[in-house]
Amino acid sequence: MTGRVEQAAERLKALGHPLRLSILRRLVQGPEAGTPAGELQTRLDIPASTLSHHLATLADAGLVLVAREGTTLRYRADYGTLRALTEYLWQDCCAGGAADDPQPSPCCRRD
Amino acid sequence: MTGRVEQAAERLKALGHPLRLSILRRLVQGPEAGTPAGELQTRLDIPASTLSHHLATLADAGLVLVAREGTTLRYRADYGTLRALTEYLWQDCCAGGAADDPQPSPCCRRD
DNA sequence: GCCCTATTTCGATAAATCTAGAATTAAGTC
DNA sequence: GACTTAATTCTAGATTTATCGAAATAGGGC
Repeated sequence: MTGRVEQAAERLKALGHPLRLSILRRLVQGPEAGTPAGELQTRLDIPASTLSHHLATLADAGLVLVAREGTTLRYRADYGTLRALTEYLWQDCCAGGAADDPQPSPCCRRD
Repeated sequence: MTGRVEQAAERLKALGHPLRLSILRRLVQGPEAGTPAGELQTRLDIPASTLSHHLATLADAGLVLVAREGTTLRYRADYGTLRALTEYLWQDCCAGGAADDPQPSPCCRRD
């Protein structure tokens, strides 16, 4: 019985670490099929166990997906969750909270 | 010399707590002039010291502003910061990261 | 000045998080 | 089976966070 606020908070918390935010950015910029953990480790230059810990945090929060390909694990961003989180943040925290005051999402505004 | 990623992470982390996210939502829904800390305390039914701690966290992150009015302190959301954070999250994590990359993000696909 | 209310700061404790080396699992190859 | 590579899980120590009662501060009134 995890409420909407609790779930959003968990996801925001998962994003609230420089390393994890950097990881996510790399995944977003990487190929759609996913980025191998080893490649992330090389790029970020951190111990494998540390990286694995952060990847698990992101995965537990539902922000990234993982798929095995032989001996390598490919991680990729879960855009559905990310989009939902961003829109939640926008609507409930930036746009006055009221659902009857629909403001366009940041992605749709071209100013 | 706090980088962009670090600052965003700090703010996301500040939002990554159910109580703080609830506080912010109340501020957003409350009057523009701000909501007294005491009112938040009554509504959320938590000790004043606990509330004060979380308000300080939000204020340190630049997500809320405070103004004294007699003996009461009125807190209000800082929409500038909130909007910047949401847009950062959208552009860098949902929309492929590169600002010079005009490709539509997977987030915007309505399928 | 002395109160009263509103809120923060202090202090202490419990719990969670971060980091990373060492050991382990998983999958493939010979 | 033995070996190699990829990545995770185990384990432990250091740091940070969360909670909240008690004490302190700030700003009025009387």
